[in-house]
Amino acid sequence: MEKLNLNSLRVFATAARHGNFQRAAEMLHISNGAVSQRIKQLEADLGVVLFDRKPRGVALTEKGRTYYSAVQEALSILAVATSDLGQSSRQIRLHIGASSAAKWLMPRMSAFNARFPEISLETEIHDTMLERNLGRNEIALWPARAPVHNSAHHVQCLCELQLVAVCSPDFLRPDWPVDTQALLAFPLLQDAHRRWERLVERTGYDGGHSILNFGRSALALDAAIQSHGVAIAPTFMIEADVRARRLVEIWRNPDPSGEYFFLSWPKQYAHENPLRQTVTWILSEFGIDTAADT
Amino acid sequence: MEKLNLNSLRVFATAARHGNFQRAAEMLHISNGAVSQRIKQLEADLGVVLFDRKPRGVALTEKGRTYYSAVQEALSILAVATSDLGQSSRQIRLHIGASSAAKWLMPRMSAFNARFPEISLETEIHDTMLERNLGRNEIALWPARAPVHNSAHHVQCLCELQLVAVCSPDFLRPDWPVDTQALLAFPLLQDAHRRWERLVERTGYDGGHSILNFGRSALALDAAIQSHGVAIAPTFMIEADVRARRLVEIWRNPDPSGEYFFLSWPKQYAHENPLRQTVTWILSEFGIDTAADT
DNA sequence: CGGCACGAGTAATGCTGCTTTGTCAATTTC
DNA sequence: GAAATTGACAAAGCAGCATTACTCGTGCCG
Repeated sequence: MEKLNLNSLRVFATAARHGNFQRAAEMLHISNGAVSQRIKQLEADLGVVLFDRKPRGVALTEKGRTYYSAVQEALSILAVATSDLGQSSRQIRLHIGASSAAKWLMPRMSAFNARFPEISLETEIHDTMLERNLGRNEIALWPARAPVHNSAHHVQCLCELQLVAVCSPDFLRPDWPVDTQALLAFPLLQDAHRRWERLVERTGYDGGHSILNFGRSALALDAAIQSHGVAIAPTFMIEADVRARRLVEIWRNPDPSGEYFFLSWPKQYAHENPLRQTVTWILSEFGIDTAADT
Repeated sequence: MEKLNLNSLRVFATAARHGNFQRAAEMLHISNGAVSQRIKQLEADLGVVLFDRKPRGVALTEKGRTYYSAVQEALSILAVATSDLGQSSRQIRLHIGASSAAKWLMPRMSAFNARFPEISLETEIHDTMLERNLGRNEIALWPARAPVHNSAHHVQCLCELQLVAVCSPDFLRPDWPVDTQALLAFPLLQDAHRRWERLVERTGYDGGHSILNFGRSALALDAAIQSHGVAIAPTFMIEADVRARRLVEIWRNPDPSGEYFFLSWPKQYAHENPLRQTVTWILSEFGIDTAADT
């Protein structure tokens, strides 16, 4: 331990989490060779084989698994402490996906600032869900099939993701509203979730259909605003654009999506004020009342 | 955090613990310059000043203090997990000082092996008390003025350190036993605790006296065995040599030393068998019965 | 008040480890 | 079953960390 390379442990944890050295290398912004070397060195130092090398990726050995859970816990403590360090108590850090930030948060920012001028909200955009625990004055908003429960956090479901199709008012034809079949004939704008593709598969529709892919939901929606076609997105993301008449809803998915939008915040600091106010505000924006505490 | 050098955190923790970069460098077996650079880099990365530079050493700033406690906790988790990794459940690791190992443990090793042939005892010698928590199958023996309580450990006082003066039987003169004054006239063998020196000061004795210093108690005792003079040591260290007639006790310090010998072991694994057996054995060697559990 | 010891900081040079590039084996796809 | 893909691993050049050998400011002691 005295001479153990701690940076290797971060590499180990990342590789263990993804079960794949290459993916780990990407996450850490280093090369795959570096990961391979680090793990090899670490295993040599510990005198223990941590991974079984499989044809596709790697899997933790029994010892690797027990070690990983400890390493993960330690790194989480460090990450939280490091994140807390620079924070003033008036600063709230909000972890959120790019599209939710653009399409849900941004339209509400000025209202938030007007209501809580003393709180400075720092939004941090993530591609993947935050792996570590939340620190003081941190909040996370994320979509998922089921809540990731964790004894350190409160988790609150904000709404189910109900999918709707939207397009620009300029894009409207006289024959609206359309049925599902007619809908699929238009240029379809989708994001990495490939919701149109899956819908096409499910309905078994096989007329010609053109699909345009975008990296993020927000881009697909912007394309719809510019009359390039019909985008599909959860209701909370289009609300502001619909109210501003940049988009109109033309179809609503009758099936439940099975996905939900969650809010989580650290239990330990739940009573402290800038955090509690921000949580309460987000809940109220989703029509959830927390009348009990003032 | 993503790009934070974790090795720097170990340097930080060590420096924080000792309040001194040079001492930290020694502990880590690196140069003082390296410590200076690491801390500087770490502070730059975090954007936070962790230490106040004092004319003699350094002191943690307010933020440094809160950060240190988290880093310390994380490193302790890693140290314990790492130490547990290679361990088989039949292996007990015993952390102990060099002299206690040589003069208390070694004479009892064969008896222990005869009694518990299935337990393999691995003794690890330390100059300073172990900073981290104990892991699975780890036990620590250490002298101190007061028990260092810790919610993760059981701590049991084994005995008070009672100081006695010993010499070789060959060294004996007809006029034994002697009084304190006469004692101090002989060549005095002492270790880093400088017990003779302090005794001379306390008694105010000012006849000529010659003192030989040894780095460890065990060396002073070996010198006494070879008739070089009179050594001073706690009873538990000389017991075996006295029984073997290599040493005789010629004086006993009437004052209480205020120091005690402690045993500690992890609560979490206290019920597991090789550990429990070893703890019970050590206690019984000090005449402490744990009749309650079998 | 002068010397000395302590301890942090700095600059030039050498070694660990990261990057690049390529190989090889296993697996999927057509 | 040939081609493409995936993913681990290996060898040679390059960057960052450690070492060495200093400087400099501060406090202690005679």
